[in-house]
Amino acid sequence: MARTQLRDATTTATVDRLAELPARLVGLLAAHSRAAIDATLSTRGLRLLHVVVLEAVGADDGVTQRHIGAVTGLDCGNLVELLDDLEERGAISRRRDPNDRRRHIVELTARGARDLEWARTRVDSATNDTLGGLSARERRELVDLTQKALRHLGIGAAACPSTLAHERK
Amino acid sequence: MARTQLRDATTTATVDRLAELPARLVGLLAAHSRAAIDATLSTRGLRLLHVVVLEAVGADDGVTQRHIGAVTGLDCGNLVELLDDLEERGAISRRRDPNDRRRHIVELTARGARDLEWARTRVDSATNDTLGGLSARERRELVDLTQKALRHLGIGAAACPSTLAHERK
DNA sequence: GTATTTCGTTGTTACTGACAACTATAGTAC
DNA sequence: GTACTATAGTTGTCAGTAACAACGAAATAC
Repeated sequence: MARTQLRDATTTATVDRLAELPARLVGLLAAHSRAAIDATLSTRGLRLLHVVVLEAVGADDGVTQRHIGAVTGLDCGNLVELLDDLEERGAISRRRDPNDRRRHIVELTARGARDLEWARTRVDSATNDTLGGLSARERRELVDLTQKALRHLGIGAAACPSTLAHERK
Repeated sequence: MARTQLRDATTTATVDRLAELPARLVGLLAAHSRAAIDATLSTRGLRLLHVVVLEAVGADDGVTQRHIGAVTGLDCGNLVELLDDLEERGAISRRRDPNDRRRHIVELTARGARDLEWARTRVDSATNDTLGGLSARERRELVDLTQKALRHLGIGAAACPSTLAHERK
């Protein structure tokens, strides 16, 4: 041994740069947060994004998939599989909109409502664990700041409109 | 608790629930943040995690991969590929530790130092864009809060299997 | 009626993160 | 010394999230 450890002075300085990279910090927190939630939801075959979708569907009966995407910030392509999962387990129903047969009307079933209720307590519990180092006031602050940053970026309010499909060659 | 029956009244309430899910908020912010950084770094074939590793290597000459993992929070298995990339481009060097031939000593090359310097301005710029909705004070607050949460979880200080106990000696 | 746009679907790709199995070296017990 | 255990790094695999392109069906515009 005794090989290293002569540079504790510079160590702190530059490692601090790393410890203050917002992208990395929120990335690590996001990964841990999701993993903790997914772990506790896995006993019923659900994941965080399933709950996100259930919340969006339960918030407003009879929404279109496009609307869900806009509210949740989910790409509509990725949303399809989540809805497939939820439909297969009987948590939601999809049916054609008779007024516009391109659209699907998505609704929460009784089973879905139970799933959502169950999941909420699980999610809350896992969130408490993940944010255990923060006081209630600090958690509020974290939520406010991330909301504010996302709002400024227009995220969570504009999802799919990637309809640049017919872009010029 | 409080099953939904009245649509219009509960709509706002439940969507708010979604908008206050910390896991989802930090997840979205992390994804956007990383994408913005990766986009601006891609012109030189780098990604956020490359810069994270470069910061860790540059902070302390002659570190082991295990140490890098501990400092960055990267799994040592995933770290290998990142180091392969950086070594291939000549940004770092890996050599056996003569005192412990299991270890690799990783060091920043001149090229790596230039890459790091270049990347830092790019990362800072992308971070400014991503956090454009927040004041300097709010950004500071966001960093402090995420640091605090991560510290409480022991993340960024214990990567692979064992902790860092003997790391310092 | 044709052209264009929108909605949902399918398929592909990239980045991150966990984890298990393996090689080789080192340290320790006997 | 041998045997056992632990560590450093490597390899490979898999899951979760997200972006994006191409497509058919249906609506809308002209």
